[in-house]
Amino acid sequence: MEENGEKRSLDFIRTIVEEDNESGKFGGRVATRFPPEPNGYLHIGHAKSICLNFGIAGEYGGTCNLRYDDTNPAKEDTEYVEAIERDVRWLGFDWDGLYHASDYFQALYDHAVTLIKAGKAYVDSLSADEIREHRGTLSEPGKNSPWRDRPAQENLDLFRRMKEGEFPEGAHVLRAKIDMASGNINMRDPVMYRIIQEPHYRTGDEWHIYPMYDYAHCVSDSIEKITHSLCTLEFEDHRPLYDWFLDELAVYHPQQIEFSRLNLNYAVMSKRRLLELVRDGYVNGWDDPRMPTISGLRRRGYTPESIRNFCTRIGVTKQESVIDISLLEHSVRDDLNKRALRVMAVLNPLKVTITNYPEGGSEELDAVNNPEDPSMGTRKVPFSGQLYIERDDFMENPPKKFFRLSPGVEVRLRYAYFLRCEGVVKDENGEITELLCTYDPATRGGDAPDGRKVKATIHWVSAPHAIKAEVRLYDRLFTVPEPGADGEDYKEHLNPDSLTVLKDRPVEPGLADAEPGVNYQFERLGYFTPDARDSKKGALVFNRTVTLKDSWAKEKNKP
RNA sequence: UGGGGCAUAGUAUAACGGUAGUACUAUGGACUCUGGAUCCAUCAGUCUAGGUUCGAAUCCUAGUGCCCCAGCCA
Repeated sequence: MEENGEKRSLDFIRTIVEEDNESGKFGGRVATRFPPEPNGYLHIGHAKSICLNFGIAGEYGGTCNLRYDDTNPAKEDTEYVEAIERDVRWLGFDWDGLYHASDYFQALYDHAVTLIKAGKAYVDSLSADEIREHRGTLSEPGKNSPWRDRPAQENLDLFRRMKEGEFPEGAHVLRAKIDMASGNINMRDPVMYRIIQEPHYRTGDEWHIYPMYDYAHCVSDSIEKITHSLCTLEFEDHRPLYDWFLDELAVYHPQQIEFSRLNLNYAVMSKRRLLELVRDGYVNGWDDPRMPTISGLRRRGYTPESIRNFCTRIGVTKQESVIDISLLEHSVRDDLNKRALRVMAVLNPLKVTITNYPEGGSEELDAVNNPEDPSMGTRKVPFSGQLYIERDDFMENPPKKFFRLSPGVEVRLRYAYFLRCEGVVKDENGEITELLCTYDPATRGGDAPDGRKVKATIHWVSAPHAIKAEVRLYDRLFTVPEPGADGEDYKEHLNPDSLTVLKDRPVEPGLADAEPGVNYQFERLGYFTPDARDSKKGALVFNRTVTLKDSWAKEKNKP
């Protein structure tokens, strides 16, 4: 485990892979797969699995297949298939083989026949309720089905007729004959096939029986010559069954390894809940920017790199854990800081009139596109005597540590001039409607020739030049770290303020051509990106990806 | 009370019998034409009790706590 004299720290799965490569267990071969069921959109938890499976394949010169676990026609749909492929690609991965469990329906059927002939599987004609009753409980053994010793010929005949569609759903199932007294409930004669009279999105009405996960998955892995079959912890109990099928069939045998799934606080991650949020309109679709789905994060402005980096940071173990959402946010900020174009926009505008600026005059000033990356160049930003600044950047009676604009105080307008507030205009309610200020022409570009300093730099947009945009601010979808944790309905914890829509906000005119897929930093505010669905030329819509860290906000909230 | 698994700062994650380290968070400071970024510092941890050993997060024993499993879902 030493490379270039430096110790590498491998996660437990990579450690196993390296050991297997050394011992020659799989002939030095590494083959993984990412096996989603096309019954929903991929989320950040899937990203962990994707990064793990594709990552390991890449690191060890192996292969990684994308395989749909499409064994339940009642739940699956091509819409999901397309979304899954788009999301995996967008994350930056490409699969070696693209397969479906449904590609293997015939092979699976043939293998089932083999097990029946060997007396290792039988057709059970008990009802679902009766099977449950016979299964026993966690602490009591189950009872054998009266059909358990049906002759092989009869099993074969029944199984064939199940396939042909002769029976209604629930009439029969095919079960593995293992051990009804096993402490592991998965081994109490698990169902291998059930009758489903519904067309499959790929195989149509060719089949009337469909294999269960436990049977289909291990055989699919075997067919694809997977070496390391990585899955989440809840399948640990299923491993003996995974092994049993492959051993009984005497076929190629991958190794199943389980790791803990990703949990994020202030979010829900189960497909059931995500589907419910979408279906019942709590959010606007699977790609709503508040959703922890890959498509939602993409629309929100997250980059593939930031998600991959996040997945690296969280690691891979068998410990149940809840990752702090702030780590995800840190990952985007870290990435966007390096790549986002800096621009100026004002979300909560306050009008400023510069009383000593030439009437009706304007000029263009140079602004840096990204101080972290000089190669991104500079741009011209129009300036005039009529500006918008952020309302939060002015206080008439500032507290001690407030460094921004206030009466008599001088601040710098970013890339422009020093500005001093000389007067405050209010309406009949006492609300501030406008600031009357003066500027120092000698400070053009932002530096004073006499060397005097200001405590703050604020952003601005020239009012006559500004274009207007809609800005959508997102906050966490839930108000508590673990929604629904105390047995309450997680929907009780939905954050009513998770979306704030701001209309007609002034932004600098250079943004007129902003296209989705480009990340901007609105200086001093946060990272924003045009909404891929709703933003149009002339009707811009920006999504806030994440705020900038704001130490004044903290200071402000101190008691 | 059947079976399977997991316990290291607030949250994650390293250390594989030899100085408990890293990241995020929080706090304080330096710097700054973003109160951003960057840099520095601080707070803070081996589930418990025994044992083995010169030495234990690591090995042994006994406890404790938490998670998963009784779909014809995956």
